[in-house]
Amino acid sequence: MAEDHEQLALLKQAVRRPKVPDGTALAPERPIARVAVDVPLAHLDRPFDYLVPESMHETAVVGSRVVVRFAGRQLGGFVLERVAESDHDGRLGMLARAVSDEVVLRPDVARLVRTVADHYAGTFADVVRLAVPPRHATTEKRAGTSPSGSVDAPADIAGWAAYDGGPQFYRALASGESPRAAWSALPGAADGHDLAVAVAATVSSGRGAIVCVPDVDDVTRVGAAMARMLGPGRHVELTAALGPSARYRAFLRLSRGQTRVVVGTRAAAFAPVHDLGLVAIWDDSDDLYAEPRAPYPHARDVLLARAHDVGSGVLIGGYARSTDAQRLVESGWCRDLVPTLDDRRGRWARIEIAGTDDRAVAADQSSGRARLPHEAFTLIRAGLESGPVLVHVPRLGYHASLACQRCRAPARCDRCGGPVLQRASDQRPACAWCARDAASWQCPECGGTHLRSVVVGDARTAEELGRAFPRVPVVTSSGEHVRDEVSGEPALVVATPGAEPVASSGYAAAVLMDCSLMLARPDLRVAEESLRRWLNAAALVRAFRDGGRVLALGDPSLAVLQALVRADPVGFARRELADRQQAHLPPTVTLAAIEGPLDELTPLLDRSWPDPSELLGPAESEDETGPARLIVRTPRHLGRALARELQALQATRSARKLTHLRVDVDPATLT
DNA sequence: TCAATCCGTATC
DNA sequence: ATACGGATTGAC
Repeated sequence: MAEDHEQLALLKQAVRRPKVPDGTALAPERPIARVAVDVPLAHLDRPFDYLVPESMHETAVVGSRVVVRFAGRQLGGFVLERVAESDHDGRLGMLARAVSDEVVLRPDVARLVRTVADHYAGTFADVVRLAVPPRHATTEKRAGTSPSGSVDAPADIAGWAAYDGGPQFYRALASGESPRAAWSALPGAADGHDLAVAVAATVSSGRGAIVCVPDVDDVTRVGAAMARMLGPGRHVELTAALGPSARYRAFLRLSRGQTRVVVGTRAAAFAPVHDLGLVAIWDDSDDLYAEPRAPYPHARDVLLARAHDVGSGVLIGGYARSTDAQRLVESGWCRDLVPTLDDRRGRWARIEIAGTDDRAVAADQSSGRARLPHEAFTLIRAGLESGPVLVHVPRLGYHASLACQRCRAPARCDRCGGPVLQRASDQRPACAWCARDAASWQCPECGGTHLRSVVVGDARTAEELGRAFPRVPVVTSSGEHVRDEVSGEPALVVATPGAEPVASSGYAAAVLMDCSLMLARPDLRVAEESLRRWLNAAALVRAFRDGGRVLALGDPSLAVLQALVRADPVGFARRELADRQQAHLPPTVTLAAIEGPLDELTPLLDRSWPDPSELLGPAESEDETGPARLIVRTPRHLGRALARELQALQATRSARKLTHLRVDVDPATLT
């Protein structure tokens, strides 16, 4: 009976076995490879079936690299599946070459790549380039080793006890559960210790973890904490700076299961970690997490898609709380990990505001002199008695935007909420998104009807301070010249956001210069982003209980500065999210920006966008030489429908050889 | 009547 | 993107 069955099965296979063009023998089982071919064309973004010759049966395994002949060209690809039959009607081609049997694209990662491509209206080929590094053959031939023994759950979890629900979160990870949390971290957490404890708990339960941090220096710092916690050989570090061989070696250690923990920059979000138990991301609204290559995925969203798919734990941490993370908390998907009140008060520095007088600022700007209120001088002088003092200055070169003449609130378009800009001195102020003329603009805050341009001043701060404190060394850190660390000796450290050196025993004090200027940038997320930068700077200052003090120079009535004073990123995110909801702005809606020539964008207004959708523009670019932009926004539950429509648009355009349009779904910044 | 060329369509 | 096929054109 069983024999009959087998014979029948064999007979069936023989009948269904596809016609072979020449007499080449086919693989004995599953002789069809479903291949993701590396074609850049949007309308060809689907798998193609190829015959597997017997000689490649053992090599062209699922997840391996192959070379195929496609439309006359030899192209690379990945085997997504091996199947017994094809549903393709036409004649199948043979695999041209099986590159190696190394599994570099596991089905779970392939699924993630597809999900990310679909979410961002991009192609599989574009996304898989971000997920799988280029092959390095000599590295591949070397075998690596796995560390022996197991990792115990750390005993000292005092760090997590500072947060309500922290110990529970830790215990859940250690016992093999998959808790999800948005973590409002206390100063010092950027050293990676608490992250390492959470990872060690995950590893002790027999699972792996991914930790994403913004840049290479963070990888080094958090990687060091990880090594201290887990021991040697237990984690790999993955950054673009590694070079092809080292990068591929780290990737292979993970895909071969020799190491289960990765600390890396945005590309690590795709890392082939085995038995993923936790995905963690530090400072998730840092713009370095936005991939600059199409389709511009954000590492946070990649990790979240992955956690959703495999059911892993999630930890979104940072000094600031992104509105994106806050949305997840308020939807109930993530729990909220916030410091106990005592710890919040005691471990942040004492933060205060010195109001800047508008008239004085105007006078100073025209005379080109830096303005330091009396309180700032006093604070700096006192701070220098006991250590270095950080002077935080906004970066140069922001575009000027418009604000209310009376109350200085940034001007937003009264139709769509976009920023109001004046593109050139001879042009009328208009919305940068929908091009609505701002002639009839009225300030929703104070009712004012006059606009003023916010002139961005420059940072002569270092020079000025040097003169004011002649015997104190002045250290600068910004742009190209970033200093990682300073000693505990008294010094004035002038730094731009993101370039602040860490002080070995904390800064005695910090002055945050030009807070109003930072808020004058025309980006949709300015307030959120500014608070993030200020909190990151304030976190480098000693705790309140150790005498640490921060002085922010700006308008004390601004909600964002009040949140800074209270060290309350969560309260601010909650309020900001509510405001975005009111104004139909991300992340409470899905928004896509389409860029290209104006006459290509105008016809798009008539496409069948999801209902309801709002179309803003098309608007010419600021300098009129760049591409125009059309913005589409739709409720979040229609986000996928919007992405599908955009994919269809790209597909027909690529099939008809029309000019390329840049499509950015959920752009990280929007000017 | 046959070849060179153009356009449209499929690419396993 | 190529590449192929069917239609179209032009010269013998």
